[in-house]
Amino acid sequence: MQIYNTLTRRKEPFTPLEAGKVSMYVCGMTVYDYCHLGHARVMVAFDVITRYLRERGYDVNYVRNITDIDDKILKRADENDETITALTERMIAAMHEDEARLNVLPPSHEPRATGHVGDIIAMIETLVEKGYAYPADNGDVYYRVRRFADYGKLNNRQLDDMRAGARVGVDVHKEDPLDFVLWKAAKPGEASWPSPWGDGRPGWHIECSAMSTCCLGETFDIHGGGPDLTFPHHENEIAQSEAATGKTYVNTWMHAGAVRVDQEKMSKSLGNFFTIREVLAEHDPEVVRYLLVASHYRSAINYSLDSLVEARKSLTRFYTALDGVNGDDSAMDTKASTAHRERFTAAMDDDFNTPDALAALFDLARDLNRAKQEAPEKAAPLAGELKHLGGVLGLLQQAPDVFLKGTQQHAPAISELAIEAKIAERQAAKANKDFAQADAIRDELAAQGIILKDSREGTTWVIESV
RNA sequence: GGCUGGAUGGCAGAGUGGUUAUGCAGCGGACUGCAACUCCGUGUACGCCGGUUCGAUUCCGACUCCAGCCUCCA
Repeated sequence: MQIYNTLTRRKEPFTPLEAGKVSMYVCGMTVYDYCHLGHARVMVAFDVITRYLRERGYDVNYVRNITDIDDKILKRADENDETITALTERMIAAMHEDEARLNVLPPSHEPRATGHVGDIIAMIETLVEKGYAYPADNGDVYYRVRRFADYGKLNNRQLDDMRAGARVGVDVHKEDPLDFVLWKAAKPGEASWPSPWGDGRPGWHIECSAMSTCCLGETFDIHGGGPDLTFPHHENEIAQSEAATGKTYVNTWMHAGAVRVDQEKMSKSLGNFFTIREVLAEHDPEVVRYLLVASHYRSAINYSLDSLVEARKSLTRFYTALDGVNGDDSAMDTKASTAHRERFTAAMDDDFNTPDALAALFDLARDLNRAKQEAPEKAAPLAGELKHLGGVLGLLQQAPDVFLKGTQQHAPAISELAIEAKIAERQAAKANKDFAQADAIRDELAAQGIILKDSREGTTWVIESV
């Protein structure tokens, strides 16, 4: 199995520190607002990675933090006239709800910054003792970037090439414009914790260093995050942790690709973002998840209504194949049809190539369709395998009928009972050879997005993929 | 200006030094009262210019364009 490492910029064979176990940390959310599709991308990418590693037999310890103290949180709580805790608890609950709907498994641990202030202070003290950090006269504590020789290694950047302060005012309290804050002195009335440098709160970067070390140790296997975190956040984490421990912080750095809208990055600062909940209000969550899994986790994807329609069509193909076959994991023949499973595994082993893995599943679906026509006794094992492998990607776990007839958001405008009545009416017309009437009924339903399918067993319906 | 990525058939999207990605859409056929679904068949796509090679979309170099990071952002 090989994984692309952002640090070395190439794929490397993956060997965890401890055989059979994987320690993974992913930078989570700052909970001041609802999660958007960029967050969904990261959630789903590392969910698929976790599911696949577990499928491969690894015991995965997946830690994803929550930043629940931050400037933006203070500001938003103030604007909303609610307490910081009320705001963060509300957003954390919303995040968990969004994740669950996208079929993202909860991480093994979700440490919160406010629960680790002691660890954070201890790490800053170590950095001060070792000369990598200094308290300034305004009560802040800063990291002395030029003291860390490897600074810039993750982003292949030379300190002297950086335009520090070029786009942001230089803080007069810093020794060097590149230095970043580890501890922020509290302003009057702000939430704060006592520290050797006075009351204050942690800087963003040190939270992740402290929480990851606390949960996973000084060196761990995988560290992941969004595409915009490589600099400065992850560079700073390396500087903090490696300076504090003298050890390699992370073996494999993984970063998800961006979500774009109209070829521009979707982000809060650009204001062009879609929240997960507003998208799920109109689309089946599995369709959204499929859209995210249908591209490689490292490539940028462009979000659009068309891409959602395509995603639904693809899932419709899978669910149509599964429909009417009693296939679950127990039906899967563990010996037969290994070709599909081998191809799936080879694809996923190659840096989690989900598009290629899906191609294997489409071939499997075709075999399943053939079996349904030609050798029905072979259908169940194939369906079982399709459902099992789909499950590794967090897909295909709904009842086919439920997906095809449309769930909540996608439900047809008329009731199932009314549809059944129309079908019966058409059946009668067909029996009388009144095909004009039968076709009229079919067209009437089609106009409402309901597609009829006649077969020897009778007529069924599905909703149109739009 | 520095650093990362990317440019694949109508669209989406993998991949490869010489042989099929895959899905959607299109076209032909089977099935069907007609359809839908399904199945079978069907596309000399690889930004531009050089180089290496028996052979390059795939390797190397230049160029053009796109995106991201260098500021809080997943």
